[in-house]
Amino acid sequence: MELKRADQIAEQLEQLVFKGEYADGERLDEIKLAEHFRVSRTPVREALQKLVMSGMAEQIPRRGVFVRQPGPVELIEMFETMAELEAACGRFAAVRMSEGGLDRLAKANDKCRDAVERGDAERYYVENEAFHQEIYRGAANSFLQNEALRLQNRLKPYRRMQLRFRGRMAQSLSEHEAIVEALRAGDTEKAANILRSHVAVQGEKFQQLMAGLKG
Amino acid sequence: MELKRADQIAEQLEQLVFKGEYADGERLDEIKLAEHFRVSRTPVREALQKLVMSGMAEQIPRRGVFVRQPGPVELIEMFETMAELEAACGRFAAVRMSEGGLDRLAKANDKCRDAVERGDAERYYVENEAFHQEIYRGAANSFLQNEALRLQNRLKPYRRMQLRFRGRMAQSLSEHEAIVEALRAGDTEKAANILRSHVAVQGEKFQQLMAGLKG
DNA sequence: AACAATTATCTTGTATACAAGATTGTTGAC
DNA sequence: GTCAACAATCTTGTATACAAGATAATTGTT
Repeated sequence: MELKRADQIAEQLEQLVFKGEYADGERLDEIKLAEHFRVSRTPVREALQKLVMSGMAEQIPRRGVFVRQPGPVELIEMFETMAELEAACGRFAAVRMSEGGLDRLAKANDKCRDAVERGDAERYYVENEAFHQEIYRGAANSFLQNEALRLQNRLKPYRRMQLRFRGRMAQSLSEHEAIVEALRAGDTEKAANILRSHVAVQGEKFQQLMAGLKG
Repeated sequence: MELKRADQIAEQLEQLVFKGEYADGERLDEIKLAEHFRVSRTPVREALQKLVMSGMAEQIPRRGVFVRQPGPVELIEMFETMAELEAACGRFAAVRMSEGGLDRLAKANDKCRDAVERGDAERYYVENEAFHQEIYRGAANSFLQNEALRLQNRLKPYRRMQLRFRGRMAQSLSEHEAIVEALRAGDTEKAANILRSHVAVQGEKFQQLMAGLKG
């Protein structure tokens, strides 16, 4: 099943906004975008609506749509929410995860460890994502899983930044170990708590996130 | 600032889907809807996209959009997720809620009690919603607040049903009292736990929800 | 009569044309 | 020179026209 042009444009625009190609408050000109993508305004408008719906842009009627890069406050809020979603996933996963799921999780964590040992931050970034997605899956709640995936996707660019900092990868990995253990033990509260603080932005991580915003 | 026609249509369509006017899997015909609303296909298409984004309909490329009424499984999943979101709000609210916020919460609960005493289920439904929204607000996290509001809105029709059952209103109210108390005391864990089980669908409530689905 | 293939029709997706509100620039009055 | 009102232009929102894929129907063959 082929994607329609509007969806392709939406994805590309999403990437552009993620990359910081557009400054906060910048207007997304339908006509310019239409020319750029060599299409009419119609698919561009559909794509813009998608961006608006996903919160990456704001629409002011009869004025246009403007990109909405999250500021420090909103970023913290999103990470806070992500932490709670992950805690919720962990809570369920501790009770519901199958033996196979636990195996997949362990395997995913092995790949994370591998990346750390090689000092490959880029690879850790990818494998870490997969690790967390196994937990979402383990919650055995498709709706919650989708919500978690949605927010994970939006926070993607900022997670990436944090890994650049010295010692972060190793610490993250050691937290993973504790998470796997708690899930294997079926300890709901422990799993939820570790995951919450694993994802939450506190102390050191706060400075790192803020530092990343300027670069 | 005036709404555009497409948004009005989106809202009306949303209401129609909520009311169960459309069966699950039914196709939303662009042309028929355009005729019905006395408008061209363009605003209808925009409205349909909104429905798809909010999860109330599914789009199959080159086939059309079809309404997606949640089945029992998805409903349970949504309630589970809602419970976790509310627990998260409670967790934050216990620490962050201002004196003014606590007052508003108490006032909202007074109105709930009033509705119970009058046996006015419809009014309780409204005031209960406001009560919970005060908690979302009290979490002092706009992003989380919006997520909670979004899901609360989607679950609206099903919450309404549950209140029809004998004793449910009184029990709900007594749980409210405990919630207010925990928040006032700043007891994060207690607030989170009570809210979770207050919202979650377990035991009796499960049967009630299922019963409501058939009517 | 049943099945396959081709054609007709219908529906979505995209392009273009038009309408209406918003912004900006100019002109005129004080 | 400044402010206000009007006009010109630009941009969004809606309507219509066209293109392409999907479904249904009809016809031909076995």
